[in-house]
Amino acid sequence: MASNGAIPPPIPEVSADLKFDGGVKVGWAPQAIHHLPTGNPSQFAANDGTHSPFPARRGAALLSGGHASPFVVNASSNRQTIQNRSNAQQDFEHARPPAVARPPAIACPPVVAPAPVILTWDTPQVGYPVDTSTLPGSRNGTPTPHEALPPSSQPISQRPSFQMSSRGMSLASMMNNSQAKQSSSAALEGPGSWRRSRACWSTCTPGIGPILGPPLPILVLGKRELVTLIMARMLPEDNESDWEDEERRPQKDSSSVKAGCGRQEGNLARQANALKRKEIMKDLDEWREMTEKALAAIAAKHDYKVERLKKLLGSSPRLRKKREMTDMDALVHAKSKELNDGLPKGSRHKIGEVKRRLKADKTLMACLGNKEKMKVFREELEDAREDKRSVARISNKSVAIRSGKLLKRFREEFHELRDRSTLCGFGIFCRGAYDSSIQPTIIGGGPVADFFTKYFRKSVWEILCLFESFVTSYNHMGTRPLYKTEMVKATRHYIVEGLRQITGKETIKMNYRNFDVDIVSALKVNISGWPKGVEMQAPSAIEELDDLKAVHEAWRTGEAFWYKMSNKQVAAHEQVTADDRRQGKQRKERSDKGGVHRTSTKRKKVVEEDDEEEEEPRPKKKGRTAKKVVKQVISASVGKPGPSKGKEKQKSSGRKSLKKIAMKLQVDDEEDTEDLLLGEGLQHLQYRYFTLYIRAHRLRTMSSTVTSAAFGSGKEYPSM
DNA sequence: GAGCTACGTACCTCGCATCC
DNA sequence: GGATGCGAGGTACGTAGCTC
Repeated sequence: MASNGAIPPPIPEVSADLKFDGGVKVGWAPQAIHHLPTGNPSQFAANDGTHSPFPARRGAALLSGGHASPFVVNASSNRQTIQNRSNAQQDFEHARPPAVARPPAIACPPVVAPAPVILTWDTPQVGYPVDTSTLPGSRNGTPTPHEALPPSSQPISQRPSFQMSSRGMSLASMMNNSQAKQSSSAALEGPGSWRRSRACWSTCTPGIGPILGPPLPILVLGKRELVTLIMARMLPEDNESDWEDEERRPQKDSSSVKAGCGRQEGNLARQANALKRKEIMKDLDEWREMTEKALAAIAAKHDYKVERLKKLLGSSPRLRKKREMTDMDALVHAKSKELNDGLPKGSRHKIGEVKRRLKADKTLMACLGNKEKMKVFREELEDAREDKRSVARISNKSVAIRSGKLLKRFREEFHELRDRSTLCGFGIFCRGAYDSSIQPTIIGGGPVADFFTKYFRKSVWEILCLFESFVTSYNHMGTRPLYKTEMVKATRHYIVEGLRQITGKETIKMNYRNFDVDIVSALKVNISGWPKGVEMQAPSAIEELDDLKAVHEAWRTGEAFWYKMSNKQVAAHEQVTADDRRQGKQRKERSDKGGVHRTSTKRKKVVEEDDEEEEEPRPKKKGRTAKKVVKQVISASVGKPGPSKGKEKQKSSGRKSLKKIAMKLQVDDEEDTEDLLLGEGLQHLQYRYFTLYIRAHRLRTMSSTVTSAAFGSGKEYPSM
């Protein structure tokens, strides 16, 4: 089993009425191996000291031993309960990381019927049908806690070196030795190792496949451990008769031992491997035998043939090719069309009648052998199928249903692939509009949750909710005509962000006035697709609304974009702009030229993007600005600052108001709030859309920060 | 022999147009 | 803006024959 660090599927809840009912023994992964036996590993036995030929019981003994907190789950009942829910609900609930950390310890009463149980979760928590009354070491069905025995005195079947394969229900994976090794390795990590189980997200159907019989316990012994084991078993006794092959006899001379240590180790390793293979094959044979018996029992119970069960077990209808269209299908379709076309519902001929008429229709039946004619009939049926698929689906319901089906199929295909490979990945799907009823869905497998937790500090479901909020609000507001100020800001954002991305300089500023020199020549980047007929200038400087719309649309659609220039292009550009440079562009004369500074104290420098773009000086007297309007709105909504007590108090009150807004909206500071309020013109929007926009803004900020962090800026994403 | 595909009908839900 | 009727599209179920 792959050890991929995935967050496991949630632990199925155990309701009171499900406990101890035809139960399934469940245990937590035991601790790492501490001791190796000095006996023959093939004689690993139950804790009563007798050899047990049934690996399930050995494993079960371990599971029932009370190393951690065993509990019992009626998997079949639980599965039924689960499947009664809607698929989407299952998706949402089952893919959610488990809220309950660990099930409570429950004593194991006797379970009588070890009937095969269809298991639904591929995690080590879910165990296998166990008849505890037959468990070694159990008295009257009550397992004996083997903590009473010191580890060295415990039979190895109860030691942590035995671990049920957490992938036990998959035949293919059971046969896969490497996966079993990984599974066992994961088991060695202790109770937390289940985090590394091969968990899949969005398990709509929480089962991977039925298990027909107890799984094979995997002996967790590494090569080195086996070498140690063999050396411990053989070398001290130095039984001459054990070494039939003289070449393999260990050297007694100490110098020779040192010299031949490598060879000796190699020999021992080969022996260890051979021994291990032998053990594995033996266990596999045992498991196969038990599986055959279990299959026979199920076949008898359900009146199925064993071959049929094997097909069910090993095949996936999802991946099976669809049945090809037959000539008869095409003819039936043609006959039905001929008979029923135009007839109202209720008076159409049923399928039996259609087929009888078809059989009697010698003309149509004569077409069966004619490839050319049948091709026409087949095309007609294919067209009809296509029409059926592509018929206008205008209702939200039909779209939601179709989406659900497609996603379900996608999920099944993904899980099928996931089961058979190490494929990792995820997909997040949600509605794109408020009035849609499409269920949010996450499809994926692998360490997806860990990834989101590490880099976003959010669960996948929180990300999905954020994404849905973002998409719905974005789609809603994106269709709204923008005010000119909004369009200016959006266009400026496109341009500046594009420049920053292509240059990799986060603080670089756009310079329209000296674009050729400061941008093109200096940075070797240029803009392509700027609308013809519109002078390249700052968006805020574009006076004509149509021109501004053209620029905005060009950047929004990607028609306008930044590109890196080749040396050739730079040289050509230099050639063109050389004349301008020689002439020397005159800096625009400042409006305050010749004036006297009012104060010698340095003004607080405020860095704003607009500074670079502004060509005109600020008006001396500020009129009724949007900023003031917004502040008034805030004051009115949050609380009026009260009677005027001087400029400082008003300023302070304004800040407090913004702080309140910031706290309410959970924005980092009031500056952000102010910027958001001002820049986006959101004072005109409903509060609902405003909050959604805030969320979207935070998501954008977070994702861009994380992206830059991932690409080496070393910036930490903000905690949200 | 199970499952797929073809067809049908009955019933339900939803969207849209119309009316008040 | 709410109530109502109609049509479209969907599911569920049934029958029959063919495929794998």
